[in-house]
Amino acid sequence: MSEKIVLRYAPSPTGPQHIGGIRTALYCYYLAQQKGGELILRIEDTDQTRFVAGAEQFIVDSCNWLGIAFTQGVHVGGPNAPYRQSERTELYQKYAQQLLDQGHAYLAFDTPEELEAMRQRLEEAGADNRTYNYMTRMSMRNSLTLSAEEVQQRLTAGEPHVVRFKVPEKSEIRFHDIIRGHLHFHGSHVDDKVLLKSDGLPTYHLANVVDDHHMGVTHVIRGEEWLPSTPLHVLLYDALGWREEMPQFAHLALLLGPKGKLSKRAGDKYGIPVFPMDWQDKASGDTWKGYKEMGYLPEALMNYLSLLGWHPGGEQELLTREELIARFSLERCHHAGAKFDMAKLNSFQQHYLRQKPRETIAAALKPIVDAAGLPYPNEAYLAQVADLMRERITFVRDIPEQAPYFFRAPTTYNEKMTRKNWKTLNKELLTEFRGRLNELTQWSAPLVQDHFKTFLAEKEVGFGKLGAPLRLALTGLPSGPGAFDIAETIGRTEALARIDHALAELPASDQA
RNA sequence: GUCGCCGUGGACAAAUGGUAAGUCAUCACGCUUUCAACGUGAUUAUCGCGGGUUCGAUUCCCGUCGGCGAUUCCA
Repeated sequence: MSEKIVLRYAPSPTGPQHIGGIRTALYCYYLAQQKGGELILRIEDTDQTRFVAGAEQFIVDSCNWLGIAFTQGVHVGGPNAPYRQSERTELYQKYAQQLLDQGHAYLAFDTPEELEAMRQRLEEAGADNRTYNYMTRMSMRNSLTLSAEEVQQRLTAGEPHVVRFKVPEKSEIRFHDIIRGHLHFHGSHVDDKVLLKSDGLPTYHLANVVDDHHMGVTHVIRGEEWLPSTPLHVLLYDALGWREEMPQFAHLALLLGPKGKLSKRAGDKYGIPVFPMDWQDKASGDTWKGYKEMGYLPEALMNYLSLLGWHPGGEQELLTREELIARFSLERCHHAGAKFDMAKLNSFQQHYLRQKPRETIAAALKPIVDAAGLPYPNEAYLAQVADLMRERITFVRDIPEQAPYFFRAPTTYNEKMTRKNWKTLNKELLTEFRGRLNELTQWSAPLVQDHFKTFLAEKEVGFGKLGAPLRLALTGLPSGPGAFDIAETIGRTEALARIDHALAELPASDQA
């Protein structure tokens, strides 16, 4: 059994891709890469009523952003095309018919109202089991209770009907889950699920099993919400005669928010986006924030997301794509749901942003400052700014926010710093030092610094006496990169102008 | 209601039948002209609760509580 593994990520285009789905896709991707297997992107669009335009593209774009490479799929094609279930309906109908012919399924004509009434009846009777199965199917309107003639009659009359799976009466379903071990369920709790809907399209259960089998899928990695219906799927593999080649299952624990599951609403409330990228709901016009547009680096999200439910084993948590691929294993996946923590994600983001080349940060900075209408001489300037700021920021957009002085002279001065460091003595020192700066024929951080130190030694005063007011004059703010670096970056003319301006306009704090 | 999954410090989590790693967060100190980064250190867990097995259980068993999922002609 050293066959090539085949994995698949099979989302529904019923809305934007949830971050939890992305994590599933990531795990599939790691495994496929690690084992040199196939990774299929299959679109499960069997519910016409919930179809959302643009959702499929969003899924593809999200995966591309994170570098999740598929070997087959809607967007790349492949030997098992088509990869959209809505384009494979004949296949499902064929197997539904086969199940019908072999007595593993039957036709049902019950209306939604009748089904509701049945459930109501059972609930009122206090029945533990409210499923449509061997206990109730004989009291419903289906091809098991109706005569062959009547069934035929209804069919020719075009009466809406579905195909239901006939769950064996007494069955004990056992299967193995790679993450959770051996599991077993009683057949009495498995529904006679609808396999083919009245519109002729299959439900998830049929389509999923048929496609996984046809595409040679060896491992089904999906969310925990599928665990309860896995017994049904096992029964389906049985009935279809595919039990021998049934894929292995691995059910991932769910991703949670601060309170309960990570939903759109919870995400909104706690500031945790649930989508990888921005999404605009065309119907309502609502816009949802995504990680990409918020400025997160794909490697940061990827690294953090991977750790939510899986543990590499050692003490190292910062892992490159290659390391994630090499070390991932389903066996080390956690069973319990994991809460998403923005603070930790941010620490990863900070780490990855810090190691980006200055040019990369500058390239990301350009559109931001352009949009804000902030002036700068050229792109080399942005690179220089990026270099000075990279260790103090989490996002590129923090640069203009934290250090506006690289783009515009300060118009206001930090109050507390002014009070402490802009006294008469400070101003006098700065005034004198300002004069000395004229002596410099060249302008660079080291040159200004040398000059500064010489001056201090001469005056026999501490660094802060002059350093703080210099910073204040240059930036108006109490924190940031070294004042000399800032002076070099903004240039001689600008630096001197700012000092002059502060000296002239900002009164000493110890003067009324 | 029923079925199922899960339950280690604020969050993510490791290991183990012999009383508990690491990461993030928090705090302190160091470094630094400031901030950040970095370094060092510290605080936070009797492993949901109760019982059983055992010389000894977080680790095995049972019960219980709690969270989550499923119970849709949704996926």
